[in-house]
Amino acid sequence: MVSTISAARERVQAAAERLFAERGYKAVTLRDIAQELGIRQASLYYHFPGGKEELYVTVTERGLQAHREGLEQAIAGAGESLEAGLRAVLQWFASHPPVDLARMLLADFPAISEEHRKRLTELALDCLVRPIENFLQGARKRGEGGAVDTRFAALAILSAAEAIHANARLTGKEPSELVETALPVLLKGLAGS
Amino acid sequence: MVSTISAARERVQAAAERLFAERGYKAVTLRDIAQELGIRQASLYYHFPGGKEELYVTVTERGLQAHREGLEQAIAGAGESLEAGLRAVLQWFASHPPVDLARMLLADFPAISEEHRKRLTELALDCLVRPIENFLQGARKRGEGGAVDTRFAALAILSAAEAIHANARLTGKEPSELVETALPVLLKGLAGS
DNA sequence: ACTTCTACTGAACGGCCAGTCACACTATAC
DNA sequence: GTATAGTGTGACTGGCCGTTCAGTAGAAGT
Repeated sequence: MVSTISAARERVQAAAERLFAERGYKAVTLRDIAQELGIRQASLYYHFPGGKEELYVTVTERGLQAHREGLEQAIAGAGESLEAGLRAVLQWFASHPPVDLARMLLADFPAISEEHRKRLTELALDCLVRPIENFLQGARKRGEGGAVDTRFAALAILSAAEAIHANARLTGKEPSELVETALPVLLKGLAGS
Repeated sequence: MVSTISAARERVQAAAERLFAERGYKAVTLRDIAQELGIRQASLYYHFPGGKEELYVTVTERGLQAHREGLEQAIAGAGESLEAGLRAVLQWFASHPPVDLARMLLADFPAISEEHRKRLTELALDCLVRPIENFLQGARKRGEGGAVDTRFAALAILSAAEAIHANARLTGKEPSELVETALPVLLKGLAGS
């Protein structure tokens, strides 16, 4: 089976994706997911015979790949400048639920089987870090951006995206507003221009 | 009782602090903590009659306050410049286990009682964000630093510290080395000088 | 000598969890 | 009208969880 396009299965995935992203693997029970959908927990096994882990792996994979595609399109559609690309990346993350990469790597992935863990770990780097790193390297080739470590810079941008969400929760502002607050800090640094 | 200075209790706290910080509240069981100490799980209730939650709240509180003191001393001992203070802050975080603030706020705290949750939430901001914010405001008054939003900048620095740990895990380098990689990015931004 | 305190144990409790399975209810297809 | 496939249910199991509690062994106090 390549991919069943059942509407019911799709609904299960959507609910699971939201809950897992919010609370993490261990803190979400199958009963939580079922309740959200108005069905019994046993029914989830019809759509995902592999149980909780299969469900988690499926939606996490899908979510990560959606981030890769979204990031690549956002960057591609943003024009040439470092600032425009960076704004597009931050706007992408600001308009989606926060991705807690540290929690994934430290808490969620260790709770699943090793083969799944390894695949998801690689995928996470591939989908979240690499698109940003590629963008930064491209910008440097075009003469923009200093001689910073692009790997660290990519992780810093990811972290800044999480800082935007944290700040939004603390202040009640919209994440997308805060992108314009974050941009000058990332571009020109704390020392200002 | 103000504070029992039992060595055994201290050992329990140390083990619990390490495990909770690594994996989060839900993912750590009392049996994990007891095993680490070579004792039975029931024995933990001798030192912490309040059970898992009391243990978690106690060590989290202690850990947060240690961060506040460490940060304030690091900043105070670093000299006047923005760069020196920032280096001290990053070095402090680099030489301690990573603090996953997002996981705390989103996954750990919602699992404990509301009164504890509220107190720990305030404490987390007070111990992690505020010292950095105060430092940035002081630097600005002395004429250093641009007109950036200090609340966001403080969260960005915290996030950068987590990015340092993430990078260390990915590359195998020591976190304290990576501080010098992170500093120019934070000070001068991605655009370079 | 006895009591008291500290540190810990073993066994059990109820509760929630993931997972299993036989069964029921639709619809549409033949 | 009957077969068939998609979707969901109720009742259950075994296991791990946090928690409780009576009990113990040794050290310290009196």
